[in-house]
Amino acid sequence: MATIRDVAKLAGVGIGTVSRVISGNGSVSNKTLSKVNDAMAALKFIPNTSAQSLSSKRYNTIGLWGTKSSGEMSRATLTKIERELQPFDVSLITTDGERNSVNHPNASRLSIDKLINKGCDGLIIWGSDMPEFDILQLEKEFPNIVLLNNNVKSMPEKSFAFNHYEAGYIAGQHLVDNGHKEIAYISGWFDTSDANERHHGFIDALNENNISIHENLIYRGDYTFKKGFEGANYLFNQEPNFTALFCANDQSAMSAISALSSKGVDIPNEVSVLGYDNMNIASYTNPPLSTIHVPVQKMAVSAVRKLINLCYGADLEIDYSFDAKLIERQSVIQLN
Amino acid sequence: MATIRDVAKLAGVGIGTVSRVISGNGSVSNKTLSKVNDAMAALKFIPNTSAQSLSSKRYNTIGLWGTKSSGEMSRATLTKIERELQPFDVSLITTDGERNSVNHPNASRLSIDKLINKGCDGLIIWGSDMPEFDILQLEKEFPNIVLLNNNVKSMPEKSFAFNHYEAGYIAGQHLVDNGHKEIAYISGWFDTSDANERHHGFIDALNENNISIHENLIYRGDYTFKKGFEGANYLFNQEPNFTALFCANDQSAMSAISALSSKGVDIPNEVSVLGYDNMNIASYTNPPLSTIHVPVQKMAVSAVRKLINLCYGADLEIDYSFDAKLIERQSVIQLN
DNA sequence: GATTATTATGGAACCGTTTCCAATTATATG
DNA sequence: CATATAATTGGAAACGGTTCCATAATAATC
Repeated sequence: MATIRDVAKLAGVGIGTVSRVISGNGSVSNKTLSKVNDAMAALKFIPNTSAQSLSSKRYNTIGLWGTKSSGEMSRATLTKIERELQPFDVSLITTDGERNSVNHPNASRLSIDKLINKGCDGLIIWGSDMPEFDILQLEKEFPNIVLLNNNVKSMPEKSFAFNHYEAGYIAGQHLVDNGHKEIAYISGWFDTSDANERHHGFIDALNENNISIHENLIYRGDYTFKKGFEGANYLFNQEPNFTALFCANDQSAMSAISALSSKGVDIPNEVSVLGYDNMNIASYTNPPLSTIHVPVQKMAVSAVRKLINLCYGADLEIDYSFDAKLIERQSVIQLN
Repeated sequence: MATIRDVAKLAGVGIGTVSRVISGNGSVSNKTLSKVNDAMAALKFIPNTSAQSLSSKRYNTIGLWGTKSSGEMSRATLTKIERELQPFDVSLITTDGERNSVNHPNASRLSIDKLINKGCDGLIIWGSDMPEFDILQLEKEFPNIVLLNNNVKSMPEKSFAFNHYEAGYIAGQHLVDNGHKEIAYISGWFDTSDANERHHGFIDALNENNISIHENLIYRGDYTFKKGFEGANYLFNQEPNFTALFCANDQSAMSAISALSSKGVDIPNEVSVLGYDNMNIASYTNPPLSTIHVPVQKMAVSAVRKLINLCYGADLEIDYSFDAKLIERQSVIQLN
């Protein structure tokens, strides 16, 4: 591989000049410019990234930190992020982060430091698995961070979060509005703040309408097709006279519909089903799934843009409002 | 951030010694070892990756090259790959590669060179978008490559591919075996070799059983839920008396089932549906989807392992046989 | 205890860029 | 035309590691 010195020699200029041509800042006369460009082309010169990073401290890379328990970021969202990064020629490194634990009270910070040292100009912290205290500390030492799906009050500029409480509430209210009183519920894990917010919003909406949900009509799922399927079967055996089912995400809603349908339950006429997320799949279940739209991609895009602004001094426009929206399709009906 | 010289000074040793401690090769006495370790801990020293790469020419990174038209690699597969890499402490960079075109006859090679120069020890070339000639050339200059979902005869050790012809054939044969004669088909794009192989295998199986498929019973889809849905509606309007439907992937099969079901078609009693891929979702459609299992993840894992062997002199075991397998669930029935 | 083989150690040189400063050349001004 | 100003240019030094070689310390051998 040709180096900058080879280019300089061939073009008959100094290495500084070549460097100026590469980076485009610093002035270079037209004559020189074309000499250098020719030489670069002739030698198929491509600058060595490690050397560039080492000397400039700019890595053209940003890191995505998240743990398994924040759930996997979908491929589509990931692609959106990469696409946002592409024009700036920066790439993305993803990691399986670690959560703090009794044995490793510093695990998350350590895995972040590792990521930073791998060479990141900035970091997207995905989910709420890092304690707020640690985030604050991190931000002091390494300000180029952005929080996705997490909200730290003292960092409003860097927080990109969705009001899951409100969304859960809307979900509950929607079922109530349609006259449902016997309501079943397939939850997700409860170890993230979104899950808890969504849960409380949903429950509060019911309670405020004087509806309580029986213990045995709650099934603790994990967002997978599998648990949605099993959950629906469990609920069906438990208490087959609920008229509505809320699922913590669309995947489990889809498989719950399949499970119930195959038991002969008519969806939505016997049981209404409400999902959460509004993924692609939701339009193509049978019947099409009513659900709560969560603008994950919009949030992700805003978060990256903010990060680009922070890291590279750009001035991209950023959106901070992400509202819960009910998408009515055909899986929820008005009870007569 | 502390450097190796800071550590050396604090520990009262030379920089070479610190380097030896970091890398673990070269001999260091126990006394010195612990002095250095203490110093590293005290300074929270983490070696700078760019500097390491620059001087050692080892990047601890591998690249994944693929184009949009190879289709997106699923998040699950990506995660599998990352997990395989993790024990070796190497990370993954993904890119949107470019295909050659008339205007840019060298586009793919250029985007690969860019990736290499970004700092990759090896490359996974995903799909069959790079002309064989270019691959051969590349392999000569940069031997640490592995082909996923592509088969170059002269590189059997580095090719990890699936026999889509055979799989398509099995699909066709299965429908025929079950007595179906009027068969509809929602294809994918035809711009990749897998798609073509699958197509021909499927068609050949029918032809060899003296069944031909009407032009208007073929719908050209694109593997999305959307096209599966639209395709099923189209076919239904076209010629509503087919008894079986083959879909080029499970997603379109799922939405095709929904489309037909919502028109009152009884699946599988009136129309059998056969998918392709055996994704998670296939177990949770209603009825559960019969499909062809494609061991993408197994292939991906083998490919990375081979690459690790190539790049880092490891000796991981590698699998080269990936067989098509019919998964019979409940969406295909025997015609009376 | 002298000699030899082995293990440890320090540090200069190098990897391929960027950055900065001093020096040179071109342009503008009066 | 002399002078002030601005635009170019070359190259040393620095970035933070690894590697290699010469040297020192230790262990093994006779």
